[in-house]
Amino acid sequence: MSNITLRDISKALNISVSTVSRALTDSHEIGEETKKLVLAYAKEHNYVPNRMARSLKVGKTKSIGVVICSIDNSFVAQMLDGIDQICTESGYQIIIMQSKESYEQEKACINLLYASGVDGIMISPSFQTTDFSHLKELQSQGFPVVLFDRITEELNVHKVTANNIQGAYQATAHLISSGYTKIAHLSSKSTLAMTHERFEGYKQALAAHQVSYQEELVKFCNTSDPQKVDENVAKAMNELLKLQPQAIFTATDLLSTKVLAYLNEHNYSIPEDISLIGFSNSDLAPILNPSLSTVRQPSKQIGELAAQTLINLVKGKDIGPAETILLDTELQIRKSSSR
Amino acid sequence: MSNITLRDISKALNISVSTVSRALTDSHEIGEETKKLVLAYAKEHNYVPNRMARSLKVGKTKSIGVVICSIDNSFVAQMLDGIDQICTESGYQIIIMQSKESYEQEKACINLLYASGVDGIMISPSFQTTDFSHLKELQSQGFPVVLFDRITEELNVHKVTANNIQGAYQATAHLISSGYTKIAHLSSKSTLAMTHERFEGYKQALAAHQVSYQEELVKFCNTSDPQKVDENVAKAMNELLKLQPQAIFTATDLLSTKVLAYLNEHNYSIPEDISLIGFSNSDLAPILNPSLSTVRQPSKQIGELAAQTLINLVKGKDIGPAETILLDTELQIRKSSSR
DNA sequence: TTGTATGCGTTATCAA
DNA sequence: TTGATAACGCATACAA
Repeated sequence: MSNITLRDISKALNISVSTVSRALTDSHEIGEETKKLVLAYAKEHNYVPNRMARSLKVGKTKSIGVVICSIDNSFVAQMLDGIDQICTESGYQIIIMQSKESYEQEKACINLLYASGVDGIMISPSFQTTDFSHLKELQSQGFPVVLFDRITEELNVHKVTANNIQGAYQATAHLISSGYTKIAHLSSKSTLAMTHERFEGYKQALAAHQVSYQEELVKFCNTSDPQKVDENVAKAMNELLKLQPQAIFTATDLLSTKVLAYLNEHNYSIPEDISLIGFSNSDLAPILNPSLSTVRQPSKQIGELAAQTLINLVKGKDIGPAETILLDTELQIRKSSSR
Repeated sequence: MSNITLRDISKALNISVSTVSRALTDSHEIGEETKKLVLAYAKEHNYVPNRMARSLKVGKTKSIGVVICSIDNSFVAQMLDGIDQICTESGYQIIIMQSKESYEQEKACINLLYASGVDGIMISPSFQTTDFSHLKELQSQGFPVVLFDRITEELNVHKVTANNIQGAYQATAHLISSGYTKIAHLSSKSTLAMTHERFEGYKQALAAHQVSYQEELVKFCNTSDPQKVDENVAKAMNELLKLQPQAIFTATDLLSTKVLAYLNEHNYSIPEDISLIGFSNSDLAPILNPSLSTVRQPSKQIGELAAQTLINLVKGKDIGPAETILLDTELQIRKSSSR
């Protein structure tokens, strides 16, 4: 409650407030004796600087905003874990806000974060977002912004994400090398680079192995509305299964488990009737039914690097022009894709 | 960046700062005309009040601290989702900090949150925590504190959690009614009420169905250290399996999936060789191998209620003496416990 | 090396 | 109804 202030210390020690302030910030223009005196008193009465006052004065809050689609998503949670670790180490507080895959809500988050004075913002945009002007505006003002996981060409800022083309290529190539040629691709509908790149990786793998690309085996499914996602997945799967693909490559965490559930419900044997591999970072992949072959992203590392980049930016370090950091994905073969 | 301030408005409109302030806070002592004028100008230049300045002045930050073991845990993430929803609606920002099941880190979180001026703290203590003096101190100062999910008798504050006795009873009774009598109980080691209550529910169900309680079928396993948790689970399971129990009731999310993984690895057929039921809130329970019977907690609701309670407390509403809200658990029978 | 004075943006108290 | 002024706690330019 009643925290002790600089004035309290200054009165008790009979020195001026500014001297106390200097002693506490370890200024060079301060006598050794007084410094010790102040430090001792401060520690004894466990003085903690008032964050609000300091922020108001300095114009920095030592806090950064993090916008993600949903906290209730193991992949996101893993990234947040990485972000939190770096920020805690650097003395930055994070304010996490969820867009819930809604463009409107995403804008609201940005506004709220900005208004509350965060020093920078890192964001993984919603699948709904096609217009990035709310972020462009920040960027044009020189406000520190970093994109992570979900990135877009639209913005010229620092970006950290997994190598989606590589991951999709690995998955598709693995299916091909297992003898499948009729491979479906199911992805989340969005204009984000992710969707396009994973599709690209899929196509590149097909081409590289002389497997003909069939447009009808590719579906982009709206996964933004949690109420309708099951319905949408069911619809896409229904259409896809009519074509009797030998294998499916699902391009997002959500789709991978949803599709697995769908196939189980409809009594498909995996991998006998149909093979499955998908992007997923769930720790439960090995104990799914069947154990799920996955493309795993370095989620925690994505969070760490993005956070470090943003903090450097916030601190005004010259880290050069905006660049995109691409991290390697890891293929984990399990039963769902084994012949 | 350069946000517009009250002074900017006052200058532009040639009225005093205090009038502008009053207009914006919709004070009763303000003329309709000027109010409209100010509001219009503020909206046009999208004025946003400086949170720091207001906080400094008012002594409240409109932010609350949330301490949890780890954000990378689906049950926790679901609770956070509920917390976030309520807080967003009420205009409160949350600052999430992770204890990582470490007592020391938990104390550090509390100190940091307190120092950063949060208006209240809600916490789900670590399994390591046995000494609650860091929280008692806050409480004794009249600082708003709410315990959620993991509670303790040691603190006389508002608490929100699931009905653990009920959940454990349901799970155990279900196993008994399926014909099992040799039922093991594996739980996380802690002095928190949760551990004791789930054990209690287990024993009550045994007693109510005239099944004799066997001490050696109960193990409390240290799950605090992520490095050693697999090792500890393996050790406990190894000892337990020697006794050839017919079924296992695991008392935490972590243990439920760890045990499932362990049994799969060691080629036990579930439920043929051994039945399994456990507390878990994973959405993937239905597609685990085999689908996992669970006691599901109303995670989101726990978060919502706890957040609402804390906000009421922070706002100074008289919500009466500290009480404990117990929410019903839900039994979900799946293959892992089916005869 | 230390002290004095000012201001960050807001709200609240007092006068007008 | 409005305006002038002080204060929240801190950091800093300037004076001593």
